[in-house]
Amino acid sequence: MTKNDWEQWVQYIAEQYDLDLNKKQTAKQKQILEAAIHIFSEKGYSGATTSEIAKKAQVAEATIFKHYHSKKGLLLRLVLPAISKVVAPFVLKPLFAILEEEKPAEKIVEDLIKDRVELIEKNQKLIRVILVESLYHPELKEALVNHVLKANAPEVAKRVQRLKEQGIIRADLPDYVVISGLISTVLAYLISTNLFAFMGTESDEQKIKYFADLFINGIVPRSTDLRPAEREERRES
Amino acid sequence: MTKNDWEQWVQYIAEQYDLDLNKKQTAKQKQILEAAIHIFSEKGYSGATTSEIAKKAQVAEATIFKHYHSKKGLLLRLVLPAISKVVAPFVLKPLFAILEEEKPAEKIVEDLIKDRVELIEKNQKLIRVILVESLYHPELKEALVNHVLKANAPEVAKRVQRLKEQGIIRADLPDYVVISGLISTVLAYLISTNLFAFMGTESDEQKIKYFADLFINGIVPRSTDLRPAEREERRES
Amino acid sequence: MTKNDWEQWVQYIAEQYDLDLNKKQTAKQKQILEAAIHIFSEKGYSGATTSEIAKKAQVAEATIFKHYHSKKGLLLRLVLPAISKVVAPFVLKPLFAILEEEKPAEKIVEDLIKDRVELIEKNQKLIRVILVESLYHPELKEALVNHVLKANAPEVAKRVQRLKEQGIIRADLPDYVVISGLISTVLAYLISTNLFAFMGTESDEQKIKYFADLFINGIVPRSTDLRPAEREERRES
Amino acid sequence: MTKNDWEQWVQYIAEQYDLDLNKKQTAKQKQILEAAIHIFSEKGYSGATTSEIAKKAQVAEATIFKHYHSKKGLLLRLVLPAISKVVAPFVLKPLFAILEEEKPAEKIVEDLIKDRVELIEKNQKLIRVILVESLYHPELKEALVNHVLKANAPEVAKRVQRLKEQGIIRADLPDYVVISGLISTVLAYLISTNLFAFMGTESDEQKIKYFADLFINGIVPRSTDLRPAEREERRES
DNA sequence: GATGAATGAGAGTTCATTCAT
DNA sequence: TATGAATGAACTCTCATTCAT
Repeated sequence: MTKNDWEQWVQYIAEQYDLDLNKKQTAKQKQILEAAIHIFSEKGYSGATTSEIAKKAQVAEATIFKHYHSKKGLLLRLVLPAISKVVAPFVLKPLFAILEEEKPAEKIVEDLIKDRVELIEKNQKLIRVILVESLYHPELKEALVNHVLKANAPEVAKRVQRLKEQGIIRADLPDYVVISGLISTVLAYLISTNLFAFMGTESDEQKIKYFADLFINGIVPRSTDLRPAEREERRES
Repeated sequence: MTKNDWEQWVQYIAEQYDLDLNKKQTAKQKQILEAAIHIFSEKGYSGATTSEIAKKAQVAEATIFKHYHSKKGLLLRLVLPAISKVVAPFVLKPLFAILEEEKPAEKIVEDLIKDRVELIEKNQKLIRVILVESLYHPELKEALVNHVLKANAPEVAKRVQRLKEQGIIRADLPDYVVISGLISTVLAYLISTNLFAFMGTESDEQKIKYFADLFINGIVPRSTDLRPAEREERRES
Repeated sequence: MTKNDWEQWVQYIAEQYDLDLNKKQTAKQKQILEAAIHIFSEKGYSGATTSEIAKKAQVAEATIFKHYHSKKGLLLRLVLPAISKVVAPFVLKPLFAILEEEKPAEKIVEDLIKDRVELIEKNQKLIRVILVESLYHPELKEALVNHVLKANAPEVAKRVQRLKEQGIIRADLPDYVVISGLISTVLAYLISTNLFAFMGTESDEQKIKYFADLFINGIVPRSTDLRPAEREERRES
Repeated sequence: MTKNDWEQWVQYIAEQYDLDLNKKQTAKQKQILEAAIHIFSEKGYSGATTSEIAKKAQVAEATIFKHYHSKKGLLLRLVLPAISKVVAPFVLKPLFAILEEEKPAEKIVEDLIKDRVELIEKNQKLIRVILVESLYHPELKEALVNHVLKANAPEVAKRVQRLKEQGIIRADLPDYVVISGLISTVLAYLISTNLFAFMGTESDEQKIKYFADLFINGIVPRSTDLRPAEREERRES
């Protein structure tokens, strides 16, 4: 089973770094982890120093090493559970839930974007660390690609299939195009709020609606007789 | 003027790091720059060491410092001209050219994606370095946001306006949504080829067509009486 | 008196390290001492770590410090009683006993070697620790030279005198030559079994006889009329 | 061939520690090596610190690591050439030379002891380091036992054979007993001068004579008609 | 009596940088 | 111009030791 695969793999990596991912974290350890997220996301793993993390966490440097054995151990102790707990179940379950619901395409996509954006914004620092560091640490890249993406893609593809069959989305695009398109729509929103903040002044709510609309209806004008409401009717008939 | 703004700013930064961005690079210097791109992109700026770069470039470590004065100087000597020369003219000019041409939306978007993808693939390492390091070096982030994006956005927006007026693209979406959407369509393609490589087996050419199609027409089914060909007619009328 | 000297000195050192050398050792403490002997002998005092000793002894690191107060305290708690109990009485008494007995030189020397070799082999690790660490810890060196050697030398010298007077050993060699020669004969045996193991295949018993013979009769051939048996007669006449 | 064996082995170890044993040492490097010998012999390898060595050598700590890469590299850079150059040729050649000469046993043994003692005293610190550290570093132990002892033992044994055939030494003792005995005679001298210094007041010259005499003639009295001079005659007849 | 958690001090090692040649 | 040698500062990590429980 997929889940066991992932768990075994995490276990294996954790053992290599002598980490116990299940052990309850004491108050001080939580301070360390928080400080580490903060500083890793600000300076990158290599740019961060354990002494800085220790200072921010208000513990002695040695305490970090007592608990996590090495700087890399600390990184993994941050990132692996985040991938496990955040990316895997917490991430995918709501996604599936949303895809399951019976509602118009617009609403589905809007909900998806909103949901993902919230998730990203709540875990911004961690996600930045995971994405950037997976460029430099092959184990992390493997974790993401093989154990998260590959493992969950079939399940997602299944939902996409259903939507296609229901006529909610186009059947002539391959699954991966749909999925990549959805992901990139989330990215589009993030790009617009981060890089083009100087251009748009609408509420975030409204922005999300725009990007959902773009993803749903495309960039070219539609004939007026096919506004969303009508499609809705069509689908139901 | 925009361009002068940028150039002055680059000049200012270059001076701070005692760099002459115009001086012709000798063979050895080119070896150093190439080695640096390679290693910076593989390990990140902080994770790279000058000694490793020197070894790869087959020069003495001191040689690097003779030419670029500091590690950061080396980074900037790589990154600033890249932004100047690659991002600014080479990047934007073909983009403008494509947007200028009189051809159907599909073709325009396809050409845009193809053009950008080529650009990205040819300069992969450099782009990775620029993007990642701009997270950690405020000057770089400023360079990108203020001096590249902000400076060029109006020009791009102007073309978008024209396309809207011509009825080629929808007029009801704000410019920044269109632009972000376009960028993210390029990203969608890159995501699909890099992360979901295991799913799609089509040719790259075909993949690009799919993403262009998605961007153009959206994810929901269109009524059959509005297939691209027809829209084409409509627009012409 | 000699013995008191030594005891006072040990007492003084023990106090400095806050050790009670007489207190009965609990099971855990014995585990610690055994683990310490093992690891000190394998890695040397400086190379050993308290955490390693604790792990091998299956106690918490803090427990070691509860009992012995410091790493050096642990070393001394091992080494001082060993010198006291092993080196001093247990070592010298049988030696004196052997020297006291009325038997031919061969037998005396053989018995001496056998006795010492057994002692060394049984206490190998401890002896290694004592010898090596006395190179680096002046108190230990002092203990050995002043309180063991100097203190017991006169007594040994007295026995040597007697043997000389009895004509059992040559009278023309100074006492210290005889004593050093005897010690080095034991060493010769140890060297041969440890370093030249690949050369000799005889039984240990036989090897000891050879070294005793060498020590007794020397390396050059004796005239046949003076084989051991005859000397025996001579001496008795 | 023996010699190549050793050289290959040294080469292999040196490579593992990234050492170039042939490179000429600069003045600073010689200072470092000398300081290292001194401090390693005083405190043992583990007890010595690189910072202390650097201070004594009057160089920056980093300089040590530039040249020897690690503390262990420094140890090996000291010890391997010492074994190669000192132990192997310089040690064995004079030994062979002495064994080759045509002179009475007494003179041979005296010369051997004198020669070895000089060698040991001149290289005291280095020898102490080699012997003690070979207890803790398996590579060093292997170097000594397999590559020095085993490799040279046959050659030494050959000379011993010759001496036996010439009637200079007893034929009834195995070679390894003779060799171990000879080594331990040197040790006997060293023990007497180091540990029993308080007993003997003779000149070193005289002490050596005593130990040579003990080794040659043994500890029991000889019949007067077999004093050395006579044996000499005997042998010649 | 025993221990888990914590730590100050310092160890070995790396790194960007300088300088004489 | 190019470099080998050298280094101060900082970094990761270890160690003996303490203390609250």
